[in-house]
Amino acid sequence: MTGPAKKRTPRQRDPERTRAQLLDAALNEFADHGFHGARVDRITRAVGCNPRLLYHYFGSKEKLYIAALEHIFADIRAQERELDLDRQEPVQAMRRLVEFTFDFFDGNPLFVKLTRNENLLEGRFIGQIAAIRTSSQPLLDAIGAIMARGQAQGVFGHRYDPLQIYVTIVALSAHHLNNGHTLSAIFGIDPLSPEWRSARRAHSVDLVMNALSGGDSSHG
Amino acid sequence: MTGPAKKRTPRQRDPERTRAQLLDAALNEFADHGFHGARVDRITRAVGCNPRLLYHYFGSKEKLYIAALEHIFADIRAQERELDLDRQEPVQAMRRLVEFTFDFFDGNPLFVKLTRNENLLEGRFIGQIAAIRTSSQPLLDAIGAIMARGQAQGVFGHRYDPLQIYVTIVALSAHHLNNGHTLSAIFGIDPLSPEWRSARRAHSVDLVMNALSGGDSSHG
DNA sequence: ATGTTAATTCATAAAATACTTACTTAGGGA
DNA sequence: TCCCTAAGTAAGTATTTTATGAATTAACAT
Repeated sequence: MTGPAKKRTPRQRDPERTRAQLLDAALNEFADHGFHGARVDRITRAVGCNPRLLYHYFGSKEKLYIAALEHIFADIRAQERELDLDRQEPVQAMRRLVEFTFDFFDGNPLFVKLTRNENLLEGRFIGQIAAIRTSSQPLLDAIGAIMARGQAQGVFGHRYDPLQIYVTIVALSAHHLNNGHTLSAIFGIDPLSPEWRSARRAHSVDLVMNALSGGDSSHG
Repeated sequence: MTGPAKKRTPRQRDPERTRAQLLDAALNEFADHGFHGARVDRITRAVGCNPRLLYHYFGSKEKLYIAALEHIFADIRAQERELDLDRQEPVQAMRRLVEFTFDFFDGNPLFVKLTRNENLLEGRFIGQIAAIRTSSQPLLDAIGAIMARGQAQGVFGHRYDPLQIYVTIVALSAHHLNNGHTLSAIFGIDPLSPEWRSARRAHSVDLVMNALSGGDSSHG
């Protein structure tokens, strides 16, 4: 009895639910088709509400897109706070950073897809997102501190610019997700399968740890 | 005498040039806006020809997109053949591979952008491209051979799956190009500036070489 | 109850956009 | 020269898609 029959059963009034449903449907629609490929009609049909409601709550397709982007970035920031690197030994902390970052992208396909589309649009809207403005400096400082401690202890022979190494970790974690279909076509593999992702995770950790630990550490 | 000066001068007939111009304009339009964001009208206006000609030469927007994709991938394959790794020493060969790959992405923004869009479309068309089918196995074999030789010579302490290391090199080379605008918004840098690209290049080379050379090579 | 607010529906405007029909004309070969 | 083919033009149309004005009705405080 819950499913909406062909007959127009009046929609139960619940503004918060409706708004949330629209935002959720929009998130998926924009992720799957990009801004230009997304259809407001599909969004409202997915929710099962009248098209007019989308404009009632969000004003326009563009504002809805911005709201979706904002929503997912706020989500991201919340997850980021769970990472605590300062209390651990350098090797352990670095490994945890790579694993955390990898798992983050692996577990947030909507974020990956929306980000990709936003870059396709040349960042038209990302500047307007409030959650973005939160400084990322603490994370970079933490990374720098880990590398410094590691070098002092003699466990890290190489040191890199914190931002570069972080971009590297993100690149290792996200490239196969961002480019799964072209990689698949070119190499005949499936980078989106659980097996490949798992192998990729191990490789990423190994590579970063090896890149840090080598060098003239024996003379430290 | 035939009409007012307003009348446009008829386009000079040159089918090959017209076709090439349309393809070139399409390449840029699809790169800048993606398939859904691209406008056939903008393409024909960029060329300065009648919209009907686009359909005369390519049939549809979709076929034009596929033609553009095919064109750029053929271009890619041609460039790839310039890379010769077999004749060099392992360390030198590996460095050259990283530099070549980095410079390739750095120098082919259209390829980067079209690939990003194709992944957004979940690879709807890439399977139809002939140039893709060319085997990438020789490249992977070459990489495997380099690592084997390097390990035999004692210059490489670590070894990785050839495909994984290649995906890694591509990731290091392309991530900041694919995600320039979001990285810019989050970290307040400009990953697309010449300075940043140059720093990124050095970092990528260092990281890969260090990741390979470390390990139990102490016996020299 | 009752009046107010706003959530929801209905009907449709308005614009954008991919594509077409029908025509004109250049240019090369028979 | 003449005629045929294909390059190019002019002027649409059909459809999709975003968006809106105005009516309707549920929820809620008083």
